[in-house]
Amino acid sequence: MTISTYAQNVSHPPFAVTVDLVVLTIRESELCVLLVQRGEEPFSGQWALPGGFVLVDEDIEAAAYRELAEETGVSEGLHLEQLASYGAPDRDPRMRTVSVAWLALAPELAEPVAGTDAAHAEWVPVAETGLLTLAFDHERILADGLERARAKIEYSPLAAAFCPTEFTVGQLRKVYEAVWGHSLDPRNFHRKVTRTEGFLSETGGTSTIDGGRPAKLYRAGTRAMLNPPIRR
Amino acid sequence: MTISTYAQNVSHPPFAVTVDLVVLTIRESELCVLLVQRGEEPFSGQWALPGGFVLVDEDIEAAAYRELAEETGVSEGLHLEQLASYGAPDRDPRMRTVSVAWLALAPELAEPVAGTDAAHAEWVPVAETGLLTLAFDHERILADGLERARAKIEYSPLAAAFCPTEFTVGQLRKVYEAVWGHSLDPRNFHRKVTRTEGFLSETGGTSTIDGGRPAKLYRAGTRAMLNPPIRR
DNA sequence: TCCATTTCTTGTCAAGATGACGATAAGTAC
DNA sequence: GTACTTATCGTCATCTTGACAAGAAATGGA
Repeated sequence: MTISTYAQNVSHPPFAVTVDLVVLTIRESELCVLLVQRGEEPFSGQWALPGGFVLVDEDIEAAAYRELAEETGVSEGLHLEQLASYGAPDRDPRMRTVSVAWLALAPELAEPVAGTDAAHAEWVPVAETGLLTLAFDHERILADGLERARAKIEYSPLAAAFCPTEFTVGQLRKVYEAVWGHSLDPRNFHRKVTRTEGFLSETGGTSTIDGGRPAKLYRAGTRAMLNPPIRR
Repeated sequence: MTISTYAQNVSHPPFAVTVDLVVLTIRESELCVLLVQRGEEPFSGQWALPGGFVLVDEDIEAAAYRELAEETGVSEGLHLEQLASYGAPDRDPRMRTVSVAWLALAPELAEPVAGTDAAHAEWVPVAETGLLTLAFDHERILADGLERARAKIEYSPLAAAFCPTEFTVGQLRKVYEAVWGHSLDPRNFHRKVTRTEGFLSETGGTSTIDGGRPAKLYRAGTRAMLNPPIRR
């Protein structure tokens, strides 16, 4: 019995459910997304978002975490949130599929991308993805993920998810600049993030990693929402 | 072949996919949600969000629109956006199900709720839903829908979706007050919405429906985002 | 008719936030 | 030491907000 004939006979036709990941990081001040090169049909050889089937009895969020760990080699500390679901009837030529897409943000550390799958995985600068044709409806998913990230760092402390545990105001500013694609005034940015109660918490240490005067180190604060937001 | 035995034999186990709707409206200055009383097991007799199975070859968004039209009797003009998906393995005791939840906003007109399903549908004030136990994981879905609505009217023109085509500033303010659950200064609110370029467009007409001095009528403007937002 | 009441609309003013940018601090490289 | 870098603080005009006064324009009742 194939899936399609099976589907005719029940009130709740069977779907395959997958998770797809938009994993973003910042490398050399550039916003990058994790892409894999597909090794099999359909779309063999094309770039795609990492992802896979949800297992029987596996929570969809657990599936997203599992794929994330498999693809990045990092199993915790990454921010992961649900993005949206995509379920056009023809989005996968093989079968009726609904994909639950997730947005993950990783600090730069996440260098070693050891694909458990044979597939070749790579960090691709977002600016260059416009030239690529992604498999399935992954171009839309990526666009939605980028828009979510751009919107969310405005009014949440999420940008810190791109940074190591301790970071300087300058590093945080470079995150905003990479995600938004334009520069910000260092002095006004500094005033905004340091004067917003609960946004950052000082660690006491300093860093000279970027040269110049030593910068104070901060950790992400406890505040969940920024009001008023950081303006693009 | 049952679903569960079928699932053992393929790399992509079959799921049932449903859509569930959080349909909000405002009645007598109160935020209300559309709930149906379940007529069958599981959770027979309990309140639930309206929804149903996605059909074979039906787009998930089309399924949401179909259910929305079936439950409200209104087939267009309503705002509908995807909320999130819920896929815990045990969320439906009958089978493995993933539900794609949608948020819909309706103007008050939508009185006649003629359930095509035998199920009894009713507008329930959101303030009273805390006393109810909803079926499945619908309490969480409702909570997520409310949070989305509360957050989104802040920086988008979405509140107008609760109003008829033409409305007064006072009516719009009552929407914000109902959704946020507290009152706003009429004068500052008036200044904010009328001085924000592109948010409202004057129709030329006036209305005395709420008593007092006649109020100018407006239509929703063309602007998609508010920056700075309307503050809660 | 006059008046109280209602809601709408404009305006004022102090406090807070933003954007542009000057100036100083405190490191590193030579 | 000098040049260069980045960090941090400060100034100031402009914009936005929150609190609230006051007038405009309808309704209903004495």
